[in-house]
Amino acid sequence: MNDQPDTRTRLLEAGLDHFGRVGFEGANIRAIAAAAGANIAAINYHFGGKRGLYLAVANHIVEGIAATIGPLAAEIIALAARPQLTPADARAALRQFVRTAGRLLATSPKAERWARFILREQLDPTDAFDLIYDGIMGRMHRTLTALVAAVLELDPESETARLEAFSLLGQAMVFRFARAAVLKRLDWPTIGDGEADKIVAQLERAVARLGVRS
Amino acid sequence: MNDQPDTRTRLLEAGLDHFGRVGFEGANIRAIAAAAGANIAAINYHFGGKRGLYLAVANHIVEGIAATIGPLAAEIIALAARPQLTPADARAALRQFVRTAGRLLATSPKAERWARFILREQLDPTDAFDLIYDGIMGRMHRTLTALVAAVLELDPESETARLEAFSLLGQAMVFRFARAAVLKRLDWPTIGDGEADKIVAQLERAVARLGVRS
DNA sequence: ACAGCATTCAAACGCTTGTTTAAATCAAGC
DNA sequence: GCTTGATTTAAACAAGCGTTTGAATGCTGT
Repeated sequence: MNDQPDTRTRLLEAGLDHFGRVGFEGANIRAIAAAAGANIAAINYHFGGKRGLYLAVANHIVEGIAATIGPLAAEIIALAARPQLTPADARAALRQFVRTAGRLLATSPKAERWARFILREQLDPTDAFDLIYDGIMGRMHRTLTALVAAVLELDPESETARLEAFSLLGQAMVFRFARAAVLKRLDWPTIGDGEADKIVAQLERAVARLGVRS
Repeated sequence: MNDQPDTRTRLLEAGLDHFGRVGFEGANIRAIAAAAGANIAAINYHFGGKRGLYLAVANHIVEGIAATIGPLAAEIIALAARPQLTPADARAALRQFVRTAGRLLATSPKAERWARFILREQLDPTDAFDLIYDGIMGRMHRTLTALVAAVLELDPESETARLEAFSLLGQAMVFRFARAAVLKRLDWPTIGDGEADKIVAQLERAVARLGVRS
């Protein structure tokens, strides 16, 4: 019978959308409630207020990302933890990672909303930032660092390895965060499968270049 | 006597700060006016309203960036336009560019506010995006594309060259946009001169790797 | 069928918002 | 010194905000 999620979940989805688009201060709970097909008071009932909904959305994002990239992440983490990881193996794993994650980041509507919310939280971090960092960003970056370090034959704890991981992350995220400029400069109407192919190819080039000396 | 800028300018500066921090919808003109030491009605008088101030801030940013990186940009553009530009020359120019621009982006308080405002505008572009893209981003990316193409010996009009330029841009911007995560992951209290050195070194590594084959 | 609890609902509450108004103040020009 | 125009000011406006309220509804176990 009930083919749609419950009020709580619908509010989280609508909140993710609105908060991501106009920020915490800019969002208004009447619009969120309307988009969720719920009563205004439901937000206070379920989450204790606007701020409570915001934090719950942050948690919702962490769970959503974990559920989406969980299998891939587990595989990569297991691989990165192997003691006798060769640079070539690490590079292959890294290539696999950017292929999957890059495509997801570039095309998935869910990823679009996640990225919007998270980026806003970066701009002025609140309590929600810690939820997201500890839940997803931190461990993802740690895994990436391990792989990059293996490719470059660096100490995985070294500052350089961490910086290199951020560089790789930046190359993937620019196509998400600077989307408006990307579309305009490349004269793409939108980013569909064909455009995602080109972005993924660019990321693979970045991985291929990692650590080769001139 | 008058050692501070006029009301109009103070409103632009305060607006840049507030809009960048909480977005257009989240900002409130009373706080902006108070920060500028001006009356609320001054916003309507000088800019015709909140939206008018927002667009004026976008223009203010374009002018500010142009004034700041103008000399460097002119130098690089002249160089990139040379017909017989060798890959080595282009690489040297690119290195010079990331050195200066990277440090500015990483440490300058002005650049911090610019980046915040611009990034928000990327998240949901309005009229202000066109002002910023046409005024700064577009031509900066075009110049970057020309240099990258020269290094990689690509057609400067090719899609690949443009994608490569975005990759480089992403590597520089990630340290600005994902600052909260960067600070936490690298255990830096803030980004001062020492930290900027390391970021610039990372960017120089990216330039050095450009186009070398494995 | 009923009681108990969770959930939803419409209405109202102060408070803050962007904007408008009309008077006050300032700086030149003649 | 007075006039003209530009600028600043305090006060008021209606509309929108997040939150609270108390009654209505739905669901579950007995």
